[in-house]
Amino acid sequence: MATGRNHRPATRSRGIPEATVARLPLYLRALTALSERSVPTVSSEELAAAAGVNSAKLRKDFSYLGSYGTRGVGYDVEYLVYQISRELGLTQDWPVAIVGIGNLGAALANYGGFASRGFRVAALIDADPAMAGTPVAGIPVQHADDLDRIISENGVSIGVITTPPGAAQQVCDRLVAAGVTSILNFAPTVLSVPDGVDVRKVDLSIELQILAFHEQRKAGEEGVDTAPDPAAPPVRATTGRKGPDGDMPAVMPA
Amino acid sequence: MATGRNHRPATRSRGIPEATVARLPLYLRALTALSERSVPTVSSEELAAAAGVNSAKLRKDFSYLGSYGTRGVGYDVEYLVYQISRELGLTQDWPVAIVGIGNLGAALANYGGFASRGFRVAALIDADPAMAGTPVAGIPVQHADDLDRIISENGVSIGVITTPPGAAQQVCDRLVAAGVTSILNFAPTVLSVPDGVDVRKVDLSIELQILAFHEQRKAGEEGVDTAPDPAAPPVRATTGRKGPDGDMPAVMPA
DNA sequence: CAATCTTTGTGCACGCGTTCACAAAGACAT
DNA sequence: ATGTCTTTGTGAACGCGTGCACAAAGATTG
Repeated sequence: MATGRNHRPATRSRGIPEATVARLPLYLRALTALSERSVPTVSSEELAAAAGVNSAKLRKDFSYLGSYGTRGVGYDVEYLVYQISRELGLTQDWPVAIVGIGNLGAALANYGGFASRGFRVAALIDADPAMAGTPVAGIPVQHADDLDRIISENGVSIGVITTPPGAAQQVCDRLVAAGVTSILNFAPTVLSVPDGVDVRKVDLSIELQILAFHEQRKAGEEGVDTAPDPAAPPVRATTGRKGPDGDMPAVMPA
Repeated sequence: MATGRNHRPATRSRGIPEATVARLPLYLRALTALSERSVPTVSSEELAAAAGVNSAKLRKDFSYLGSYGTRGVGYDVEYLVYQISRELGLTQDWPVAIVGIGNLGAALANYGGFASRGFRVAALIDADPAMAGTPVAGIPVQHADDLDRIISENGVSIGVITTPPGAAQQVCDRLVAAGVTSILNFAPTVLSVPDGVDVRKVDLSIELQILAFHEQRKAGEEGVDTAPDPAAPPVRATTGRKGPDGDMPAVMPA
Protein backbone atom coordinates (compact mmCIF):
# COMPACT_ATOMS: atom_id res chain seq x y z
CA MET A 1 0.00 0.00 0.00
CA ALA A 2 2.06 2.85 1.33
CA THR A 3 0.34 5.96 0.14
CA GLY A 4 3.70 7.43 -0.69
CA ARG A 5 4.38 7.85 3.00
CA ASN A 6 1.65 9.77 4.60
CA HIS A 7 3.62 12.32 6.54
CA ARG A 8 4.35 15.54 4.79
CA PRO A 9 7.67 16.85 6.06
CA ALA A 10 6.14 20.27 5.70
CA THR A 11 7.40 22.76 3.22
CA ARG A 12 11.12 22.81 3.55
CA SER A 13 13.26 24.77 1.13
CA ARG A 14 12.81 28.40 2.08
CA GLY A 15 10.24 27.07 4.50
CA ILE A 16 6.83 28.57 4.01
CA PRO A 17 4.53 26.70 6.40
CA GLU A 18 1.88 24.63 4.71
CA ALA A 19 -0.86 26.39 6.63
CA THR A 20 0.37 29.69 5.29
CA VAL A 21 0.45 28.45 1.72
CA ALA A 22 -3.16 27.37 2.09
CA ARG A 23 -4.12 30.92 3.05
CA LEU A 24 -2.21 32.77 0.38
CA PRO A 25 -4.94 32.22 -2.22
CA LEU A 26 -7.40 33.72 0.23
CA TYR A 27 -5.30 36.84 0.63
CA LEU A 28 -4.77 37.02 -3.07
CA ARG A 29 -8.47 36.99 -3.72
CA ALA A 30 -9.14 39.74 -1.23
CA LEU A 31 -6.27 41.80 -2.62
CA THR A 32 -7.51 41.42 -6.16
CA ALA A 33 -10.90 42.71 -5.15
CA LEU A 34 -9.20 45.74 -3.62
CA SER A 35 -7.07 46.16 -6.69
CA GLU A 36 -10.13 46.26 -8.91
CA ARG A 37 -11.50 49.01 -6.75
CA SER A 38 -8.17 50.81 -7.18
CA VAL A 39 -7.44 50.79 -3.48
CA PRO A 40 -3.73 51.62 -3.21
CA THR A 41 -2.91 50.24 0.25
CA VAL A 42 -4.42 48.12 3.00
CA SER A 43 -3.60 47.55 6.62
CA SER A 44 -3.22 44.05 7.95
CA GLU A 45 -6.37 44.64 9.95
CA GLU A 46 -8.50 45.49 6.92
CA LEU A 47 -7.10 42.77 4.73
CA ALA A 48 -7.47 40.20 7.48
CA ALA A 49 -11.12 41.11 7.88
CA ALA A 50 -11.67 40.77 4.15
CA ALA A 51 -9.99 37.39 4.08
CA GLY A 52 -11.75 36.22 7.20
CA VAL A 53 -8.66 35.62 9.29
CA ASN A 54 -6.82 37.04 12.27
CA SER A 55 -4.65 40.08 11.58
CA ALA A 56 -1.72 38.68 13.56
CA LYS A 57 -1.88 35.52 11.54
CA LEU A 58 -1.90 37.47 8.33
CA ARG A 59 1.14 39.49 9.32
CA LYS A 60 3.02 36.38 10.31
CA ASP A 61 2.04 34.74 7.05
CA PHE A 62 3.36 37.68 5.07
CA SER A 63 6.52 37.73 7.13
CA TYR A 64 7.43 34.38 5.58
CA LEU A 65 7.36 36.02 2.17
CA GLY A 66 9.50 38.94 3.23
CA SER A 67 8.99 42.44 4.52
CA TYR A 68 6.59 43.78 1.98
CA GLY A 69 4.71 46.18 4.21
CA THR A 70 5.35 49.73 5.28
CA ARG A 71 4.98 50.46 8.96
CA GLY A 72 2.45 53.10 9.74
CA VAL A 73 0.85 52.62 6.32
CA GLY A 74 0.16 49.02 5.45
CA TYR A 75 0.71 46.97 2.32
CA ASP A 76 0.80 48.15 -1.25
CA VAL A 77 -2.04 46.26 -2.88
CA GLU A 78 -0.62 45.91 -6.37
CA TYR A 79 2.78 44.94 -5.18
CA LEU A 80 1.41 42.33 -2.82
CA VAL A 81 -0.81 40.87 -5.50
CA TYR A 82 2.25 40.42 -7.62
CA GLN A 83 4.38 38.93 -4.88
CA ILE A 84 1.79 36.41 -3.79
CA SER A 85 1.02 35.48 -7.37
CA ARG A 86 4.68 34.87 -7.98
CA GLU A 87 5.07 32.87 -4.80
CA LEU A 88 2.13 30.68 -5.70
CA GLY A 89 3.47 30.17 -9.19
CA LEU A 90 0.57 31.95 -10.80
CA THR A 91 2.71 34.05 -13.07
CA GLN A 92 3.11 31.08 -15.32
CA ASP A 93 0.63 29.08 -17.31
CA TRP A 94 -0.61 25.79 -15.87
CA PRO A 95 -2.26 23.49 -18.37
CA VAL A 96 -4.76 21.29 -16.56
CA ALA A 97 -6.38 18.08 -17.71
CA ILE A 98 -9.75 16.95 -16.42
CA VAL A 99 -10.39 13.22 -16.54
CA GLY A 100 -13.93 11.99 -16.27
CA ILE A 101 -16.40 14.25 -18.02
CA GLY A 102 -19.60 13.45 -16.18
CA ASN A 103 -21.75 16.03 -14.50
CA LEU A 104 -19.01 17.19 -12.21
CA GLY A 105 -16.26 17.15 -14.80
CA ALA A 106 -18.38 19.18 -17.19
CA ALA A 107 -19.22 21.63 -14.42
CA LEU A 108 -15.54 22.11 -13.68
CA ALA A 109 -14.73 22.57 -17.34
CA ASN A 110 -17.27 25.37 -17.43
CA TYR A 111 -16.21 26.78 -14.11
CA GLY A 112 -14.81 30.26 -14.47
CA GLY A 113 -12.44 29.84 -11.56
CA PHE A 114 -10.25 27.63 -13.66
CA ALA A 115 -9.76 29.81 -16.66
CA SER A 116 -8.64 32.78 -14.64
CA ARG A 117 -5.46 33.00 -12.66
CA GLY A 118 -2.97 31.01 -14.61
CA PHE A 119 -4.92 27.81 -15.01
CA ARG A 120 -6.02 26.66 -18.41
CA VAL A 121 -8.13 23.65 -19.18
CA ALA A 122 -5.88 22.04 -21.73
CA ALA A 123 -7.75 18.78 -22.19
CA LEU A 124 -10.89 16.89 -21.30
CA ILE A 125 -10.58 13.13 -21.16
CA ASP A 126 -13.24 10.47 -20.79
CA ALA A 127 -13.39 6.71 -21.11
CA ASP A 128 -16.69 6.73 -22.96
CA PRO A 129 -16.04 6.46 -26.72
CA ALA A 130 -19.41 8.05 -27.39
CA MET A 131 -18.21 11.27 -25.83
CA ALA A 132 -15.08 11.56 -27.91
CA GLY A 133 -15.26 14.65 -30.03
CA THR A 134 -18.22 16.12 -28.22
CA PRO A 135 -17.33 19.64 -27.20
CA VAL A 136 -17.75 20.54 -23.54
CA ALA A 137 -17.18 24.14 -22.60
CA GLY A 138 -15.85 24.58 -26.11
CA ILE A 139 -13.25 21.87 -25.72
CA PRO A 140 -13.63 18.56 -27.50
CA VAL A 141 -13.54 15.53 -25.23
CA GLN A 142 -10.75 13.09 -26.01
CA HIS A 143 -10.68 9.40 -25.38
CA ALA A 144 -8.85 7.93 -22.43
CA ASP A 145 -6.82 5.69 -24.72
CA ASP A 146 -4.82 8.71 -25.74
CA LEU A 147 -4.31 9.91 -22.19
CA ASP A 148 -0.59 9.46 -22.22
CA ARG A 149 -0.10 11.36 -25.46
CA ILE A 150 -2.49 14.14 -24.46
CA ILE A 151 -0.69 14.75 -21.18
CA SER A 152 2.72 14.76 -22.80
CA GLU A 153 1.83 16.93 -25.76
CA ASN A 154 0.20 19.58 -23.63
CA GLY A 155 2.82 19.52 -20.93
CA VAL A 156 0.17 18.89 -18.31
CA SER A 157 1.52 18.55 -14.81
CA ILE A 158 -1.74 19.05 -12.93
CA GLY A 159 -4.54 16.54 -13.35
CA VAL A 160 -8.10 16.68 -12.08
CA ILE A 161 -9.89 13.39 -11.47
CA THR A 162 -13.68 13.45 -11.64
CA THR A 163 -14.27 9.83 -12.52
CA PRO A 164 -16.37 7.32 -10.59
CA PRO A 165 -14.47 6.01 -7.57
CA GLY A 166 -13.79 2.66 -9.20
CA ALA A 167 -11.75 4.20 -11.97
CA ALA A 168 -9.92 6.82 -9.95
CA GLN A 169 -6.85 4.83 -8.92
CA GLN A 170 -6.29 3.50 -12.40
CA VAL A 171 -6.65 6.95 -13.93
CA CYS A 172 -4.34 8.29 -11.27
CA ASP A 173 -1.69 5.72 -12.09
CA ARG A 174 -1.88 6.54 -15.77
CA LEU A 175 -1.69 10.25 -15.13
CA VAL A 176 1.35 9.81 -12.96
CA ALA A 177 2.96 7.53 -15.50
CA ALA A 178 2.37 10.18 -18.13
CA GLY A 179 4.15 12.80 -16.09
CA VAL A 180 1.51 14.42 -13.92
CA THR A 181 2.89 15.34 -10.51
CA SER A 182 -0.08 17.10 -8.94
CA ILE A 183 -3.56 15.69 -8.68
CA LEU A 184 -6.82 17.18 -7.55
CA ASN A 185 -9.09 14.28 -6.72
CA PHE A 186 -12.86 14.61 -6.59
CA ALA A 187 -13.49 10.89 -6.47
CA PRO A 188 -14.28 9.48 -3.04
CA THR A 189 -11.22 7.27 -2.98
CA VAL A 190 -7.89 7.17 -1.23
CA LEU A 191 -5.29 7.47 -3.95
CA SER A 192 -1.90 5.83 -3.74
CA VAL A 193 0.83 7.78 -5.43
CA PRO A 194 4.61 7.58 -5.46
CA ASP A 195 6.71 10.07 -3.57
CA GLY A 196 6.99 13.41 -5.24
CA VAL A 197 3.40 13.46 -6.39
CA ASP A 198 1.00 15.75 -4.58
CA VAL A 199 -2.61 14.84 -4.10
CA ARG A 200 -5.33 17.07 -2.78
CA LYS A 201 -8.81 15.77 -2.39
CA VAL A 202 -12.16 17.47 -2.51
CA ASP A 203 -14.80 15.28 -0.99
CA LEU A 204 -18.33 16.54 -0.89
CA SER A 205 -19.79 13.79 1.23
CA ILE A 206 -17.06 14.15 3.82
CA GLU A 207 -17.80 17.84 4.15
CA LEU A 208 -21.48 17.11 4.54
CA GLN A 209 -20.80 14.48 7.15
CA ILE A 210 -18.71 16.88 9.17
CA LEU A 211 -21.52 19.41 9.02
CA ALA A 212 -23.99 16.73 10.07
CA PHE A 213 -21.86 15.95 13.09
CA HIS A 214 -21.92 19.52 14.30
CA GLU A 215 -25.55 19.85 13.39
CA GLN A 216 -26.44 16.85 15.49
CA ARG A 217 -24.43 18.21 18.35
CA LYS A 218 -26.19 21.54 18.17
CA ALA A 219 -29.57 19.81 18.21
CA GLY A 220 -28.53 17.52 21.03
CA GLU A 221 -27.24 20.28 23.26
CA GLU A 222 -30.75 21.49 23.96
CA GLY A 223 -33.29 18.73 23.61
CA VAL A 224 -30.79 16.17 24.80
CA ASP A 225 -31.43 12.43 24.55
CA THR A 226 -28.82 12.12 21.87
CA ALA A 227 -27.05 9.29 23.65
CA PRO A 228 -29.83 7.42 25.33
CA ASP A 229 -28.51 3.88 25.33
CA PRO A 230 -24.96 3.06 26.39
CA ALA A 231 -25.30 0.85 23.34
CA ALA A 232 -24.27 -2.73 23.27
CA PRO A 233 -20.60 -3.32 23.96
CA PRO A 234 -18.53 -5.12 21.32
CA VAL A 235 -20.42 -8.35 21.80
CA ARG A 236 -18.77 -9.69 18.71
CA ALA A 237 -21.14 -12.33 17.34
CA THR A 238 -19.58 -15.49 15.97
CA THR A 239 -19.34 -14.28 12.44
CA GLY A 240 -21.53 -11.79 10.70
CA ARG A 241 -25.06 -10.87 11.66
CA LYS A 242 -25.34 -8.76 14.74
CA GLY A 243 -28.34 -7.01 16.16
CA PRO A 244 -27.40 -5.53 19.52
CA ASP A 245 -30.08 -3.03 20.34
CA GLY A 246 -32.56 -3.84 17.65
CA ASP A 247 -31.39 -3.48 14.10
CA MET A 248 -28.89 -1.05 12.75
CA PRO A 249 -30.15 1.11 9.93
CA ALA A 250 -27.66 -0.26 7.47
CA VAL A 251 -26.22 3.11 6.58
CA MET A 252 -25.01 3.28 3.02
CA PRO A 253 -21.73 5.12 2.80
CA ALA A 254 -19.54 5.29 -0.26
CA MET B 1 -17.50 42.19 9.51
CA ALA B 2 -16.68 39.66 12.19
CA THR B 3 -17.10 36.33 10.48
CA GLY B 4 -18.86 35.02 13.50
CA ARG B 5 -15.60 34.88 15.34
CA ASN B 6 -13.05 32.94 13.40
CA HIS B 7 -11.70 30.76 16.15
CA ARG B 8 -13.41 27.45 16.62
CA PRO B 9 -13.18 26.56 20.30
CA ALA B 10 -12.78 23.02 19.13
CA THR B 11 -15.39 20.42 19.80
CA ARG B 12 -16.23 20.69 23.43
CA SER B 13 -19.05 18.69 24.94
CA ARG B 14 -17.76 15.15 25.14
CA GLY B 15 -14.73 16.52 23.34
CA ILE B 16 -14.04 14.78 20.07
CA PRO B 17 -11.17 16.68 18.45
CA GLU B 18 -12.07 18.42 15.23
CA ALA B 19 -9.26 16.63 13.40
CA THR B 20 -10.74 13.33 14.45
CA VAL B 21 -14.22 14.27 13.31
CA ALA B 22 -12.80 15.13 9.92
CA ARG B 23 -11.35 11.63 9.62
CA LEU B 24 -14.39 9.68 10.78
CA PRO B 25 -16.05 9.83 7.34
CA LEU B 26 -12.85 8.39 5.92
CA TYR B 27 -12.94 5.46 8.29
CA LEU B 28 -16.62 5.00 7.67
CA ARG B 29 -16.07 4.74 3.96
CA ALA B 30 -13.33 2.16 4.35
CA LEU B 31 -15.42 0.20 6.82
CA THR B 32 -18.42 0.20 4.52
CA ALA B 33 -16.31 -1.23 1.74
CA LEU B 34 -15.21 -4.01 4.09
CA SER B 35 -18.78 -4.53 5.19
CA GLU B 36 -19.90 -5.02 1.62
CA ARG B 37 -17.26 -7.68 1.24
CA SER B 38 -18.62 -9.27 4.41
CA VAL B 39 -15.35 -8.91 6.26
CA PRO B 40 -16.21 -9.44 9.93
CA THR B 41 -13.28 -7.73 11.65
CA VAL B 42 -10.32 -5.49 10.88
CA SER B 43 -7.19 -4.58 12.72
CA SER B 44 -6.25 -0.96 13.18
CA GLU B 45 -3.34 -1.59 10.86
CA GLU B 46 -5.47 -2.82 7.98
CA LEU B 47 -8.15 -0.21 8.39
CA ALA B 48 -5.58 2.55 8.67
CA ALA B 49 -3.99 1.43 5.42
CA ALA B 50 -7.37 1.43 3.70
CA ALA B 51 -8.17 4.90 4.97
CA GLY B 52 -4.72 6.22 4.17
CA VAL B 53 -3.74 7.16 7.70
CA ASN B 54 -1.42 6.11 10.48
CA SER B 55 -2.59 3.18 12.60
CA ALA B 56 -1.72 4.92 15.85
CA LYS B 57 -3.74 7.91 14.79
CA LEU B 58 -6.68 5.70 13.95
CA ARG B 59 -6.60 3.98 17.31
CA LYS B 60 -6.40 7.27 19.11
CA ASP B 61 -9.30 8.56 17.04
CA PHE B 62 -11.41 5.57 17.95
CA SER B 63 -10.46 5.91 21.58
CA TYR B 64 -12.41 9.15 21.68
CA LEU B 65 -15.52 7.25 20.71
CA GLY B 66 -15.00 4.57 23.32
CA SER B 67 -13.41 1.17 23.54
CA TYR B 68 -15.01 -0.53 20.61
CA GLY B 69 -12.15 -2.85 19.72
CA THR B 70 -11.13 -6.24 20.99
CA ARG B 71 -7.48 -6.69 21.83
CA GLY B 72 -5.82 -9.42 19.93
CA VAL B 73 -8.58 -9.35 17.32
CA GLY B 74 -9.38 -5.89 16.06
CA TYR B 75 -12.64 -4.07 15.42
CA ASP B 76 -15.99 -5.53 14.52
CA VAL B 77 -16.76 -3.97 11.15
CA GLU B 78 -20.54 -3.84 11.37
CA TYR B 79 -20.54 -2.54 14.87
CA LEU B 80 -18.02 0.14 14.08
CA VAL B 81 -19.94 1.23 11.01
CA TYR B 82 -22.95 1.69 13.21
CA GLN B 83 -21.11 3.55 15.94
CA ILE B 84 -19.41 5.97 13.61
CA SER B 85 -22.60 6.55 11.68
CA ARG B 86 -24.37 7.33 14.88
CA GLU B 87 -21.60 9.61 16.08
CA LEU B 88 -21.66 11.53 12.82
CA GLY B 89 -25.41 11.82 12.95
CA LEU B 90 -25.92 9.71 9.88
CA THR B 91 -28.62 7.56 11.39
CA GLN B 92 -31.07 10.34 10.81
CA ASP B 93 -32.32 11.98 7.66
CA TRP B 94 -30.74 15.28 6.63
CA PRO B 95 -32.75 17.24 4.09
CA VAL B 96 -30.38 19.41 2.08
CA ALA B 97 -31.17 22.40 -0.11
CA ILE B 98 -28.96 23.42 -3.00
CA VAL B 99 -29.10 27.07 -3.95
CA GLY B 100 -27.79 28.09 -7.36
CA ILE B 101 -28.55 25.52 -10.02
CA GLY B 102 -25.84 26.26 -12.54
CA ASN B 103 -23.42 23.71 -13.84
CA LEU B 104 -22.04 22.95 -10.43
CA GLY B 105 -25.37 22.94 -8.63
CA ALA B 106 -26.80 20.57 -11.19
CA ALA B 107 -23.78 18.34 -10.90
CA LEU B 108 -24.19 18.16 -7.16
CA ALA B 109 -27.90 17.43 -7.48
CA ASN B 110 -27.00 14.48 -9.65
CA TYR B 111 -24.10 13.45 -7.49
CA GLY B 112 -24.66 10.05 -5.96
CA GLY B 113 -22.68 10.88 -2.87
CA PHE B 114 -25.51 13.05 -1.64
CA ALA B 115 -28.37 10.62 -1.90
CA SER B 116 -26.60 7.94 0.06
CA ARG B 117 -25.72 8.11 3.69
CA GLY B 118 -28.50 10.06 5.28
CA PHE B 119 -28.44 13.07 3.01
CA ARG B 120 -31.39 13.82 0.79
CA VAL B 121 -31.65 16.62 -1.72
CA ALA B 122 -34.89 18.15 -0.52
CA ALA B 123 -34.93 21.22 -2.72
CA LEU B 124 -33.22 22.97 -5.59
CA ILE B 125 -33.42 26.73 -5.60
CA ASP B 126 -32.41 29.25 -8.24
CA ALA B 127 -32.90 32.95 -8.81
CA ASP B 128 -33.62 32.54 -12.52
CA PRO B 129 -37.40 32.52 -13.08
CA ALA B 130 -36.86 30.65 -16.32
CA MET B 131 -35.54 27.68 -14.42
CA ALA B 132 -38.48 27.41 -12.07
CA GLY B 133 -40.24 24.13 -12.65
CA THR B 134 -37.49 22.64 -14.74
CA PRO B 135 -36.59 19.30 -13.27
CA VAL B 136 -32.92 18.70 -12.45
CA ALA B 137 -31.99 15.24 -11.29
CA GLY B 138 -35.70 14.56 -11.09
CA ILE B 139 -36.32 17.47 -8.74
CA PRO B 140 -38.11 20.59 -9.96
CA VAL B 141 -36.18 23.80 -9.43
CA GLN B 142 -37.96 26.34 -7.27
CA HIS B 143 -37.62 30.08 -7.33
CA ALA B 144 -35.52 31.92 -4.81
CA ASP B 145 -38.45 34.08 -3.80
CA ASP B 146 -39.87 31.09 -1.94
CA LEU B 147 -36.59 30.26 -0.26
CA ASP B 148 -37.83 30.96 3.21
CA ARG B 149 -40.90 28.82 2.85
CA ILE B 150 -39.04 25.98 1.15
CA ILE B 151 -36.49 25.78 3.92
CA SER B 152 -39.09 25.85 6.65
CA GLU B 153 -41.47 23.38 5.09
CA ASN B 154 -38.77 20.83 4.45
CA GLY B 155 -37.03 21.29 7.74
CA VAL B 156 -33.75 21.98 5.99
CA SER B 157 -30.88 22.72 8.34
CA ILE B 158 -28.05 22.18 5.86
CA GLY B 159 -27.72 24.43 2.85
CA VAL B 160 -25.38 24.19 -0.12
CA ILE B 161 -24.45 27.39 -1.92
CA THR B 162 -23.41 27.07 -5.55
CA THR B 163 -24.28 30.55 -6.70
CA PRO B 164 -21.96 33.07 -8.32
CA PRO B 165 -19.78 34.79 -5.72
CA GLY B 166 -21.76 38.01 -5.87
CA ALA B 167 -24.94 36.37 -4.66
CA ALA B 168 -23.42 34.07 -2.06
CA GLN B 169 -23.56 36.34 0.98
CA GLN B 170 -27.11 37.37 0.33
CA VAL B 171 -28.22 33.79 -0.18
CA CYS B 172 -26.34 32.84 2.94
CA ASP B 173 -28.13 35.50 4.97
CA ARG B 174 -31.49 34.36 3.74
CA LEU B 175 -30.71 30.72 4.44
CA VAL B 176 -29.64 31.54 7.95
CA ALA B 177 -32.70 33.71 8.51
CA ALA B 178 -34.84 30.79 7.35
CA GLY B 179 -33.29 28.49 9.91
CA VAL B 180 -30.31 26.90 8.21
CA THR B 181 -27.45 26.37 10.66
CA SER B 182 -24.91 24.57 8.49
CA ILE B 183 -23.65 25.77 5.15
CA LEU B 184 -21.46 24.17 2.54
CA ASN B 185 -20.14 26.99 0.40
CA PHE B 186 -18.82 26.43 -3.11
CA ALA B 187 -18.75 30.09 -4.00
CA PRO B 188 -15.32 31.76 -3.81
CA THR B 189 -16.39 34.15 -1.09
CA VAL B 190 -15.79 34.61 2.59
CA LEU B 191 -19.17 34.25 4.23
CA SER B 192 -20.13 36.11 7.37
CA VAL B 193 -22.49 34.21 9.60
CA PRO B 194 -23.71 34.64 13.16
CA ASP B 195 -22.42 32.48 15.96
CA GLY B 196 -23.86 29.02 16.01
CA VAL B 197 -23.83 28.64 12.25
CA ASP B 198 -21.19 26.37 10.75
CA VAL B 199 -19.67 27.09 7.39
CA ARG B 200 -17.41 24.80 5.43
CA LYS B 201 -16.03 25.90 2.13
CA VAL B 202 -14.99 23.99 -0.93
CA ASP B 203 -12.87 26.13 -3.15
CA LEU B 204 -11.57 24.67 -6.36
CA SER B 205 -9.28 27.49 -7.32
CA ILE B 206 -7.67 27.54 -3.89
CA GLU B 207 -6.88 23.85 -4.17
CA LEU B 208 -5.39 24.40 -7.58
CA GLN B 209 -3.30 27.29 -6.37
CA ILE B 210 -1.90 25.20 -3.55
CA LEU B 211 -0.99 22.51 -6.04
CA ALA B 212 0.62 25.10 -8.27
CA PHE B 213 2.74 26.29 -5.39
CA HIS B 214 4.15 22.84 -4.77
CA GLU B 215 4.45 22.20 -8.47
CA GLN B 216 6.53 25.32 -8.90
CA ARG B 217 8.68 24.33 -5.99
CA LYS B 218 9.28 20.91 -7.43
CA ALA B 219 10.27 22.39 -10.75
CA GLY B 220 12.53 24.94 -9.09
CA GLU B 221 14.36 22.44 -6.95
CA GLU B 222 16.21 21.00 -9.91
CA GLY B 223 16.59 23.48 -12.71
CA VAL B 224 16.75 26.29 -10.17
CA ASP B 225 16.50 29.93 -11.22
CA THR B 226 13.08 30.15 -9.64
CA ALA B 227 14.07 33.17 -7.64
CA PRO B 228 16.48 34.99 -9.87
CA ASP B 229 15.86 38.56 -8.88
CA PRO B 230 15.63 39.60 -5.26
CA ALA B 231 12.78 41.58 -6.72
CA ALA B 232 12.30 45.24 -6.08
CA PRO B 233 11.76 46.11 -2.46
CA PRO B 234 8.55 47.85 -1.45
CA VAL B 235 9.42 50.96 -3.37
CA ARG B 236 5.91 52.17 -2.92
CA ALA B 237 5.20 54.51 -5.79
CA THR B 238 3.17 57.61 -5.00
CA THR B 239 -0.14 56.06 -5.83
CA GLY B 240 -0.87 53.25 -8.18
CA ARG B 241 1.21 52.26 -11.15
CA LYS B 242 4.27 50.33 -10.26
CA GLY B 243 6.66 48.55 -12.54
CA PRO B 244 9.60 47.27 -10.56
CA ASP B 245 11.26 44.66 -12.74
CA GLY B 246 9.31 45.18 -15.90
CA ASP B 247 5.59 44.82 -15.81
CA MET B 248 3.56 42.55 -13.67
CA PRO B 249 1.34 40.15 -15.59
CA ALA B 250 -1.83 41.50 -14.02
CA VAL B 251 -2.93 38.18 -12.67
CA MET B 252 -6.67 37.83 -12.60
CA PRO B 253 -7.81 36.14 -9.42
CA ALA B 254 -11.38 35.90 -8.23
C1' DC C 1 -4.79 -23.88 33.30
C1' DA C 2 -0.56 -21.78 31.90
C1' DA C 3 2.10 -19.82 28.31
C1' DT C 4 2.40 -17.30 24.19
C1' DC C 5 1.07 -14.24 20.82
C1' DT C 6 -1.65 -10.55 18.81
C1' DT C 7 -3.62 -6.12 18.93
C1' DT C 8 -5.70 -2.45 21.40
C1' DG C 9 -5.64 1.75 24.22
C1' DT C 10 -2.89 5.47 25.91
C1' DG C 11 0.90 8.18 28.46
C1' DC C 12 4.36 10.98 26.78
C1' DA C 13 7.15 13.86 24.00
C1' DC C 14 7.67 16.62 20.09
C1' DG C 15 6.57 19.88 16.49
C1' DC C 16 3.51 22.89 14.07
C1' DG C 17 0.26 26.56 14.13
C1' DT C 18 -2.01 30.27 16.54
C1' DT C 19 -2.25 34.18 19.33
C1' DC C 20 -0.55 37.76 22.28
C1' DA C 21 1.89 41.67 23.05
C1' DC C 22 5.41 44.84 22.14
C1' DA C 23 9.52 47.00 20.27
C1' DA C 24 11.04 48.98 15.99
C1' DA C 25 10.09 51.48 11.84
C1' DG C 26 8.45 54.87 9.39
C1' DA C 27 4.81 58.39 8.05
C1' DC C 28 3.05 62.71 9.23
C1' DA C 29 2.45 67.01 11.73
C1' DT C 30 4.37 70.90 13.87
C1' DA D 1 14.32 68.35 13.23
C1' DT D 2 11.67 66.58 16.75
C1' DG D 3 7.70 64.38 18.49
C1' DT D 4 3.61 61.79 17.94
C1' DC D 5 0.95 58.34 16.02
C1' DT D 6 0.04 54.36 13.26
C1' DT D 7 1.11 49.86 11.79
C1' DT D 8 4.35 46.30 10.84
C1' DG D 9 7.28 42.40 12.07
C1' DT D 10 8.35 39.02 15.46
C1' DG D 11 9.79 36.82 20.04
C1' DA D 12 7.58 34.00 23.18
C1' DA D 13 3.92 31.29 25.24
C1' DC D 14 0.39 28.19 24.54
C1' DG D 15 -2.52 24.53 22.71
C1' DC D 16 -3.63 21.07 19.44
C1' DG D 17 -2.39 17.20 16.67
C1' DT D 18 0.80 13.50 15.65
C1' DG D 19 3.59 9.59 16.37
C1' DC D 20 6.23 6.55 19.42
C1' DA D 21 6.43 2.94 22.32
C1' DC D 22 4.67 0.02 25.68
C1' DA D 23 1.69 -2.00 29.19
C1' DA D 24 -2.70 -4.22 29.54
C1' DA D 25 -6.21 -7.21 27.66
C1' DG D 26 -7.77 -10.92 25.64
C1' DA D 27 -7.59 -14.64 22.21
C1' DT D 28 -5.45 -18.88 21.12
C1' DT D 29 -2.66 -22.91 21.67
C1' DG D 30 -0.74 -26.76 24.06
